[in-house]
Amino acid sequence: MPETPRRAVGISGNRYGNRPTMKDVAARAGVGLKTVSRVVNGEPGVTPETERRVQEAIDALGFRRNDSARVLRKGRTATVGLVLEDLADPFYGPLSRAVEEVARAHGALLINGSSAEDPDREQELALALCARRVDGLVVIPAGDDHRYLEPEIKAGVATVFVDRPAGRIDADCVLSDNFGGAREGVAHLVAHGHRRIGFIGDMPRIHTAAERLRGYRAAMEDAGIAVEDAWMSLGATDPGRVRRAAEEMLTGPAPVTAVFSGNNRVTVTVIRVLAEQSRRTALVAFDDLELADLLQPGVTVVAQDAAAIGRTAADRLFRQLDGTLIAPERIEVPTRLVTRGSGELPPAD
Amino acid sequence: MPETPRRAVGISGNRYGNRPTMKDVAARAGVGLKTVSRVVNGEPGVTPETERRVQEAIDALGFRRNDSARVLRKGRTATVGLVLEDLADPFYGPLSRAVEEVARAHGALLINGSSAEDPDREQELALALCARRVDGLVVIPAGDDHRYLEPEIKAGVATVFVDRPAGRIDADCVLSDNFGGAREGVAHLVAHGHRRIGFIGDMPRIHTAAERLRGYRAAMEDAGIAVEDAWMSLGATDPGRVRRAAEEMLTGPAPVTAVFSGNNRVTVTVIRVLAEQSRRTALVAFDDLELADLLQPGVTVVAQDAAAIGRTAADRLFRQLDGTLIAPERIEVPTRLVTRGSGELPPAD
DNA sequence: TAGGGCCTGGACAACGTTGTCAGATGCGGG
DNA sequence: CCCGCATCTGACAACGTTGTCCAGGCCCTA
Repeated sequence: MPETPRRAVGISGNRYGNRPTMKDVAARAGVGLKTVSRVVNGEPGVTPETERRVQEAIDALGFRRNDSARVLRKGRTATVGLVLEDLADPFYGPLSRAVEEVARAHGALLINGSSAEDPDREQELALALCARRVDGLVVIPAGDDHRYLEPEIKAGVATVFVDRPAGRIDADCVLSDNFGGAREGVAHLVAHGHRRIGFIGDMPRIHTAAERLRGYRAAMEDAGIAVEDAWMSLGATDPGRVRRAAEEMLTGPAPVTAVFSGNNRVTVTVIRVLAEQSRRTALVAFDDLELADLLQPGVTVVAQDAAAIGRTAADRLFRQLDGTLIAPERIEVPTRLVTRGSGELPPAD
Repeated sequence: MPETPRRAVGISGNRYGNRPTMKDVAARAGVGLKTVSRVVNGEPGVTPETERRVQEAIDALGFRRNDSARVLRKGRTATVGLVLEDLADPFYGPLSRAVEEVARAHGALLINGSSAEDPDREQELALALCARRVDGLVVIPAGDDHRYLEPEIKAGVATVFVDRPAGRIDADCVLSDNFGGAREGVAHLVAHGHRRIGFIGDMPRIHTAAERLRGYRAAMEDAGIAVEDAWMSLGATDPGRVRRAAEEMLTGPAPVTAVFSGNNRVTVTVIRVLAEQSRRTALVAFDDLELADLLQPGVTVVAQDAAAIGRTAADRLFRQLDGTLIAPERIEVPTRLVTRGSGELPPAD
């Protein structure tokens, strides 16, 4: 028997491309609407015989429950939103995947959105997600004012900020120990005899960049080294800018003998520049990179565990939804110094 | 005036944490429901004075439209789904981001889901997305039978398969030229004097792995080389398996003098193994890697453009939704051989 | 001043589902 | 033989929005 083409003559008016609804299933099975609902949701109170009839109708019609309607009725979407900077950045892939896994364990799906480091876009995205009534929101802030989320949080949207703290509101945060990590990394260079150490980082308005710079300054101060302005360069992470910054530091009468790179985007360019130099310059980088151990020399890094951060954040999100969590907290995830060679080079002069 | 706490005594019954609805806004502004709807959607036919009153009420109550209800009414969710293998894989991050950008240009959001290369999970995910009535679906297949999507496609869900073709249904596909790319890569090794060339790839049931193997065989045949079984190893991409495979090929009386790596996960392990060997073995790898140019020697790769693939797929998706597209097509995106040194090493014996 | 057209605003139904509640059915015991 | 109870089933309202349609008021013209 050829399947009946439901895509009728053009009348119908049923959107969703003429999809069958529970009503259609009910009619076909000769039962009430609610009975279909019960079967679909595996609720008790349906005779096997009835269930069989309903199931048959479902299969015959190719029915699939419309979760939009369900959501409207139930009030929970089983969806969480993740606003990050750029999914193409290798730091965020694993983070997103970790959030997804936790969500999956709670039966929820994940909507990803990239803010491209633009505060307006972050807000637009976060609010669009709220309009869809996501149950929770994980935000990697681009902006520094998140009061726009206050009504949403009050209305019950679980919210966790990651990688950078929330601005001007009190909320859960999961952060790396940026300050401590950078300090440790720079101290490592100092311990190997360096005094003129450069710092190349992201834009200073970004919290992580500022914290890592602070860590750099602290380590230098610990060592009793007066930092010169020419040793520090903060700005966009595009290769051109980073390249110029690195080249400037490496030339002149008193070039730096070591560089601390504040971010994985910066690192890849710095490595390229250093590879071109005749003099060997030491390097410690914030964030691990794939293959970093295979370069000559291996790149010493301050590693963050993106997956652990994502997992922690998502856990907290769902605990907020459970009601297990009361007060917002700031959680710091430790970093780990991984020595591979580039950080152990002695000063070249 | 302190804002009225709508989180009332526990009665109310309003889910969504007591959110105000258009009805509340209408009551407060002293207008009809539809007028609020008009204001919210920027529809014409509202006097500036009325609009002001409504806007005031919206702000005062912190109203935000419930898109779940909107979706139910309108039949379009402005959401697309992307089922991929693993967002943590550096190949998929850029791909996902590209899909997201195109979706964003069409006012849509993106739900990502990882199948972890498990066909059942792929199906579960894809169908869950359909239940949410995504407008379209981009699928990177894990399984090889996609008939389960037939009713959905018939019901109007735009669908594009990426990276691997759809199984047993006729649908749009966007693929890399896996066969041609691998053939070119292996031919490159042959051209540099190699005859005993190994192939290490992903599980053979995966289309890309099979195609790349086919490309390998073709190139070998072109060169009149009889391939020995010991030169080929297909299987999981976990480091242990790959390491054993590589080490086997590289030992014995007639070890391979060059390796073709069929996938980026495989490549990182192969590079590690080769780096440990005393003998220099040539390498060409399918898929580019960050920093591949900085290794010693630089890794010669057959590069795929993940972003272009994602963009192409998403474009087609929205053209399906426009109705611009009629017949399913299979689009092949060319690969590009990038020579960096590892592929140009001569045979070591 | 009456009539007609235009503009604004609002009542109402509908989208597809689930929760509530009451009705129907069957069975066993008094 | 009838009643009561347990089990199964279905009618109906509600979720929050948007599309349809009509009412009323205004202005302009004859």
